[in-house]
Amino acid sequence: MSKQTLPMFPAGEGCCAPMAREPLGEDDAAELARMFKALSDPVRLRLLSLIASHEGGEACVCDLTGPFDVSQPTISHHLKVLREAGLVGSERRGTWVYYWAVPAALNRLSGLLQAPVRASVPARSGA
Amino acid sequence: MSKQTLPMFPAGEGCCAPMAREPLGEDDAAELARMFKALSDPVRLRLLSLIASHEGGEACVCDLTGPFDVSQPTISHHLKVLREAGLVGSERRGTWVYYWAVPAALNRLSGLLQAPVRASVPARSGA
DNA sequence: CTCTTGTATCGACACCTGTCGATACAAGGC
DNA sequence: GCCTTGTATCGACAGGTGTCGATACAAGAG
Repeated sequence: MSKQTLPMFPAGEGCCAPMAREPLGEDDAAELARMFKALSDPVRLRLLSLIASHEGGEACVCDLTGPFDVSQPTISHHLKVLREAGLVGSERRGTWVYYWAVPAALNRLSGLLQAPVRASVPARSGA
Repeated sequence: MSKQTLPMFPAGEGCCAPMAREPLGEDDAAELARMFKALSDPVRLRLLSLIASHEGGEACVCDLTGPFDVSQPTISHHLKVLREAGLVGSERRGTWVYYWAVPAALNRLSGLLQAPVRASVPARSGA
């Protein structure tokens, strides 16, 4: 049962073993790559940070189109990509649609990237 | 390039504020997106985990071509992408070229993705 | 109902990416 | 010197991605 069973985790505690501990399997790598791909665009990264840092933890699309130079359909497209990657959730409430970040997904990626302390390999840093 | 002054950080402590704390600036988003893009491919993700989890913290390219179904030039290409993103370093030692993960880069991304504990937003209803 | 505003989808385009085989370069053994 | 092995680069190709304008859908106001 190495799959995650908890819906949410305390911040700072990843759900999964850091990738530095053991090599990723093909399936895990494929799924994680899809999530990272959603983060691989500057607009999406800013959208996600805008949503996650918005008061109340969620933001209306109307709050998200202003800060960018791209068109409204493009914003909508990027939000869809983030949603399909499982990084944000969304819900229509009356006229507006609200988006929020999914902490479990972010913490999963965060935990995966945590590098271990390697006291035994000091000189390798940098170039 | 080097906005950060510290070359390395203790594992588990990101160098930057989580993106959920404040919106990313355009420049930061562009740089981070480049790093995430390097992680957005299953082969590269497995390569990185293979390198990071390898004994001694580094791996020869000869250790990396075996586990994959893709050709040697493709592996070389992916390693170059990881290196140009600052996620791994490399060095030729004699006949072989060795790669290692860059902990500072991984921890930077890890810290960025840490979701805060939002006790005030438990389910989608209250808000 | 019609009109207006907020959001999503569609179709098209230029550009980027992952992959390969062929080939070049690097280093050591002979 | 030449040959072998390890790694990188090149050139080309199919497929994917970000962007737009046009348009469709959703919901409230009048």
